Amino acid sequence: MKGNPYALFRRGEETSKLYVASFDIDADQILALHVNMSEQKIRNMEEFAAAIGVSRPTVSKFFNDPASVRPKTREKIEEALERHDYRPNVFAINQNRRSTKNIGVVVPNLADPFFLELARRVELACIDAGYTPIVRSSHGVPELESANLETLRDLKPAGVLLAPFGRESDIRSIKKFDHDFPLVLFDADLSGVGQAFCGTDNFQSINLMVEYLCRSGEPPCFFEMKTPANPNADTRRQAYIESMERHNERPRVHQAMGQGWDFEAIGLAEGGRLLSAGAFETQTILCSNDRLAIGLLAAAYGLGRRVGHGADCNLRVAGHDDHPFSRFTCPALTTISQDYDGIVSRAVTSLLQAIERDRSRSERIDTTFEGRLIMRDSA
Amino acid sequence: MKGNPYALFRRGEETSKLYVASFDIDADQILALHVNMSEQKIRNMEEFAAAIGVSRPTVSKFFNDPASVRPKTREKIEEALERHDYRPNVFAINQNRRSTKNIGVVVPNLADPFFLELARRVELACIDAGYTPIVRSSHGVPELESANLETLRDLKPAGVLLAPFGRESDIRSIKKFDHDFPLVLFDADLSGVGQAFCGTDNFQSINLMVEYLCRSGEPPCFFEMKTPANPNADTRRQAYIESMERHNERPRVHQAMGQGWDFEAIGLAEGGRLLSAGAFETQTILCSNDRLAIGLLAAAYGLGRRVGHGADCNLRVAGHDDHPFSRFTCPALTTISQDYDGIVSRAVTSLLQAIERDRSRSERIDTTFEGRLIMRDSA
DNA sequence: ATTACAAATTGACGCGCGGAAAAAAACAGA
DNA sequence: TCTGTTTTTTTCCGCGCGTCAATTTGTAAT
Repeated sequence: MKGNPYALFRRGEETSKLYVASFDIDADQILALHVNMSEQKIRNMEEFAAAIGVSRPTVSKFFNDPASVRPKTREKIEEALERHDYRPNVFAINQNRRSTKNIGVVVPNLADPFFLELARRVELACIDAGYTPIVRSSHGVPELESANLETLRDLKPAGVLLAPFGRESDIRSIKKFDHDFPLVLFDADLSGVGQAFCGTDNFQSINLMVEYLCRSGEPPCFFEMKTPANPNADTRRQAYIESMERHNERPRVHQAMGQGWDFEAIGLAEGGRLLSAGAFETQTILCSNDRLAIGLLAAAYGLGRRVGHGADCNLRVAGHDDHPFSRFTCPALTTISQDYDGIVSRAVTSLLQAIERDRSRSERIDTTFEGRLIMRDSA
Repeated sequence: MKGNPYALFRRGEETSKLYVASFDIDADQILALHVNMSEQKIRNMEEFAAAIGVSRPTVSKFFNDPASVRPKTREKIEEALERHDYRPNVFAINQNRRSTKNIGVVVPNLADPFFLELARRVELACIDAGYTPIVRSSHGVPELESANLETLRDLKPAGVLLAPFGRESDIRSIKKFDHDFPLVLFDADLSGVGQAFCGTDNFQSINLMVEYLCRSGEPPCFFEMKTPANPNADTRRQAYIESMERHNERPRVHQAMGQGWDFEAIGLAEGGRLLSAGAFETQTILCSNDRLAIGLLAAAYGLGRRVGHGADCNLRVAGHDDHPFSRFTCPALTTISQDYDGIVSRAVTSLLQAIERDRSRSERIDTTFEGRLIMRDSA
């Protein structure tokens, strides 16, 4: 009975514990036998082609573009593909192709849900387009941005989508990269770099919010970081000021000290300080982004301020970005929702165009998308 | 003057706008010239070796292990490395190496900050160990877990770290993968799969929380999902029940309907329903995880319940995991902090061991780490 | 059947590197 | 200076596929 898998099965009947253990092992062994015996494993395209009765170059053509071979042979290959579960070696492919099907995606910080959501959609869009996305986060460290681009070079990407840090980005190294690969920026712009830019029209979105706040109550103060790395923050301040002036209201900007990516913590600490000092001129505060607003809400809660648009409330807070958590703050946060789909799909198609026309550079194209007002309880 | 770069520079002096624009372009051109002229570009290891006066196999040895060549030649190579910025072609390397330096990392959902944090640390630990981490999220879709593993096969990873879905995982395909590659599980366990498991000792952590809640007020009810996918949830319920019995208190478990990964939304909806129905037997609620607690807090806020451990409060809420946002909920959430570093570093070292001893399988090793009580305002 | 054209085959080369074996060179110690 | 040991060099082959030119086969019309 030695070596007989059925014998091994029986051994498990002795004790329940042993049974479970040996059953697991045997399942593996049987699996291995099964794999080895049913069809001899295909090791490369040569063997695969031989197994079907087609030449290797034809199979190669098929994998590059299934429509480029005759329907009948395509059928043959696709059918065999199911039987043999062969897949071409990606390393060998990418070594020889002029251009890979890789698309690099670099974002400043995946720990920020906003970029996470953006990255997730970019990922899907790339896959849909038949490319392989390589997503890299710079973990909030500007130096990592350049480092990420450098290591992406090794993968010989067909193109790269970059959401840059902004002021803290190493423009020089990004430009160098732009010189060597098709590059499209999204979320934040960097003048003169990349073949296209896609982002939100902060002037429209901030104006929309200011308009709403003015119509529904007091005109808002503006709450932001003192030295924001992200260029969108500067644009939003500018947009706030212009919008207020258009409404014949005096703009009032309050800036929080603090550096780094802990926006909530900064909003909590600095917002609390300003609130308890009575620094805000009106009881309506528009925050530069939701994360800052979340911190401010926590501060207001701690100070016993009643936030909301109801009669019993004495403070209104609004944000920007429609952060995933803004639905669950106390109270739920009134904010602006960015057009993720619009930005992402446009960014990806722009990059694909840039890839196709390859070296023949054309005009840089900027596209901005409108934000939507999300009315919740906080303002 | 045609073709003279200095002439091009001068053109910029005409207007400030033109100046900026043309300067940008010229900087690129100069960069290109610079690159092409200073040193002829090194195309492969052959040329690089020739440039130093060393043989290619020696250079190859160097890249595999810098310590394996004589100190003097190592110096020569490293010095030349700075001058020529050559880097070996990763595709060619991985095609020929027996084992790559890739480590696959698969987590169920990066949109969950808990997994995001875990993944980030794993990423860093792998890099520190000299490996290249490839992080993949299954975006909350169990089928994607198997798909992720399958596509990882193409990269011929040296090993894989998997945080499995649990009940919804495709055990069969994971086992098959386990059969072909070194595999280590973390966060959630799957019996009999992988060479090791690292996670939190839920019995210890839940017991710690129950103990604290009992000592500081009423014994807690337990709030969880009805059909949790994650095996940790089952363990935590079990731990809660045992701990309550040990305290001679009657365990009271309340389960929220709802599927998927929108824990906050489920906590908000179902928690609100239970709260307004007065379903909880005591005014202290221990949630299976922070995200559920965050939803419950939002529900309590909406119902005007005063949450906290103060005298003026009528509800206590506690969570588990120390979610990044739990510091900013209203009130700040009392919770259990998992030992990220312990889990991650152990998981990675386990995998590295498994990789080194290669095919010679040894006993599966399970390691659990203790959670820390984080006392904040909610309980 | 003849023609014309598209598609598939054959055979060959190259990509950039890992890796092995044998020979040569460099080194260390006495 | 000689010997014994490392280290390096030389010279191969192989990995799995892309790509190309020349040829053959197949397909659909005239």
